[in-house]
Amino acid sequence: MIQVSVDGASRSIEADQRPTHLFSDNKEVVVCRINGVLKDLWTDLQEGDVVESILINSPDGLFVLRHSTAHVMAQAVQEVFADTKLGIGPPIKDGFYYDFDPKTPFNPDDLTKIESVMRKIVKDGQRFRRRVVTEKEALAELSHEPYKCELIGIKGPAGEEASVEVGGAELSIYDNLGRDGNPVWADLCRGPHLPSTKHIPAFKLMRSAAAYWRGSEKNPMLQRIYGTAWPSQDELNAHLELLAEAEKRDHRRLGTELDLFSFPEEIGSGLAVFHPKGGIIRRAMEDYSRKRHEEEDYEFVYSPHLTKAALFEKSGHLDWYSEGMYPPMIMDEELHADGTIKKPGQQYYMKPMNCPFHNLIFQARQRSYRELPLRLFEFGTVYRYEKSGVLHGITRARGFTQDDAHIYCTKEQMADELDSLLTFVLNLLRDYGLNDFYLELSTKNPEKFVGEDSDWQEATETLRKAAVAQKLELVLDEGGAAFYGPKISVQAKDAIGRTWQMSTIQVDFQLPQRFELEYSAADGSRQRPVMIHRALFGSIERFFGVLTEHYSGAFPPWLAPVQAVGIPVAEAFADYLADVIKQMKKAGIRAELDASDDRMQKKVRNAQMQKVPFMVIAGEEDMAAGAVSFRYRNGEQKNGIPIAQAIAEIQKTVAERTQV
RNA sequence: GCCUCUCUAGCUCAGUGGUAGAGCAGCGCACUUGUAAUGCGCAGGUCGUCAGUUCAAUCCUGACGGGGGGCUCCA
Repeated sequence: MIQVSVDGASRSIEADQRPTHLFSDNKEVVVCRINGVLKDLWTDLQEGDVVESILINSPDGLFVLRHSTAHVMAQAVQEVFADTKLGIGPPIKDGFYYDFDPKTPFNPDDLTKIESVMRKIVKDGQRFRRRVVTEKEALAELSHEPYKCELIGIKGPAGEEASVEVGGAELSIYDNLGRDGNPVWADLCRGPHLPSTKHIPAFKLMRSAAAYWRGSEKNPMLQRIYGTAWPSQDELNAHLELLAEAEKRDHRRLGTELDLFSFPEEIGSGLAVFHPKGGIIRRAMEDYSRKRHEEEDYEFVYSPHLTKAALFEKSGHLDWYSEGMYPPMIMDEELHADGTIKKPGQQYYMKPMNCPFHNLIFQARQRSYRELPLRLFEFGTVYRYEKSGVLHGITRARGFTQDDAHIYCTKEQMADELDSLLTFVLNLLRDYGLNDFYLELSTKNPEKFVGEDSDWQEATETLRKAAVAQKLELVLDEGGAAFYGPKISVQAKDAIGRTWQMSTIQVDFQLPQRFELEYSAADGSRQRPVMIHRALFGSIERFFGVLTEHYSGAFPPWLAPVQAVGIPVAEAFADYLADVIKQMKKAGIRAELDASDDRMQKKVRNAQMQKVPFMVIAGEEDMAAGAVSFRYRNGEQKNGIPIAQAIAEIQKTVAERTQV
């Protein structure tokens, strides 16, 4: 008999009792902590051990569930495709993946096959048995698994991507034991695992894709299969529904359905055109942003989309950003008959950033400290040659417009400026309907930076203070800053909980130097200003896409392309309603009359699918009363509203930017 | 950029080695009095582009282009 502590209670148990016996009455317990370390339920117990049960639906439990499911998948893959080599297979958010090197890449039918073999393995109830091995034994046993052998070679304290395979003090192999107790499959793994495969309640393979071995472009491509695993079928279903919901509100789909924008092939990938309805939304977004920037004392500037190379040589972009730029256009070059250059041409580039132009505006004349902070704002359209594989609708494009501003201020003004800027940013985002934020502070990368340590420290500290003052969660992105200065970014969560990086606020130590920016201080000396880059939407297109998904296309009235659509109950009331719509238009409401031959039910359906916030309906009763009826997008209705009151209600929601 | 899947009418998608179909949208006509699809008819595609294989290609192969999912990167 030995004494152990089980979930806080001291117990004396037989020495051969294991946690799986102690918790046998609760099927939800799938793993445990022994003396604070996550362990299998089959682990031998020692005198004095402190054992805590871990439920399957806890973060640790889910981690183990998903990791074990990844193992089952690997086993199934090797059963179906015997020659497949194993990479790594960690748990991730909502699921897991496993990387394989198969003879031929997987196709969707293969996933179905693999999944059905997995179900068989789960039904089999194979036990996961841990076995500690030496490096030599592991290399011998896994000689046919080159990737695993490589991992054994790099086994270290915290090899991150390899941490579920190796890592920790010892190497271990997990055997899957069949019904007869004999091993049927084995994998190098640190563990821990579920007691047996039958503890996997619900899973599904999602997709196959490629991934570089150990995440580097230089390494070979492996085939990755993603899956998801949950403590119950209901939770799996809920997860699948969430994915379906995300797909329904995908801005690329809604962009077509609501006729907002498109990507004509003739223009090129990543280059969008906005249709009239998308144009209205975009203009409403820009107009409000412009108004708020005016109130915050920004000055509006414009700059061309093209520039000679000299500007980006001066800014340094051609040194460190040329890969992200479209290649130059060469103008006025003259050649000899043999093709050699007689007169070199002038190189012009599309601009990937606006800052150098704003610096030239700053420099256009002598600046005084009295002008600072000087805030130059531009809806600046930039072009970046993004790798084709990263393009994603309007949120990741090759041509886009930043709501870009550069603030030039004194060192002493920096703290106040950053503080008020952050408040401005967050309030503006809230005005657009986003309410759930956290902040990320990216600090110096000690390997790659320009500027003085003391400046970095001061700027980082100032950013941190500004962030803390917002009382939002602050995440540290250690070493994540660009080489020219620290930054804060605002991460916003949308209506279904996804996180988007929105605004960035970045201190720059490099450009003021490269451009030799100066102002005259009160004492007559020349001083270098501090430069702050900031974009609130990031890009208008991206923000447009995020809002589209956030609202699922049902924009609040102030952004909706059509705010009200008039639907007569029958043709006889069309004239009456036409007059009402006319009054609404006169009152500044984007209203239309549906005068088509469709029946009213069909018109309601059309307006519903176009997600129009106000359906203005009129029939006999309304006409007699000089009123209209509203139908809202949620199906609710309000009848007999006097015309003036109806107009006032719409105007109010628009003015207050509320959702209906 | 890399891996993989994919491209048929404006949209969503069937389909076949012998040059094509549906629903919705569009157009026309008729119909239509209370909150998510009235009926009938018409029109619409050199099946992404270019090559190759074949007696014959939308279908098979290749290259290129567009799109999706990932990796890597990022506003």
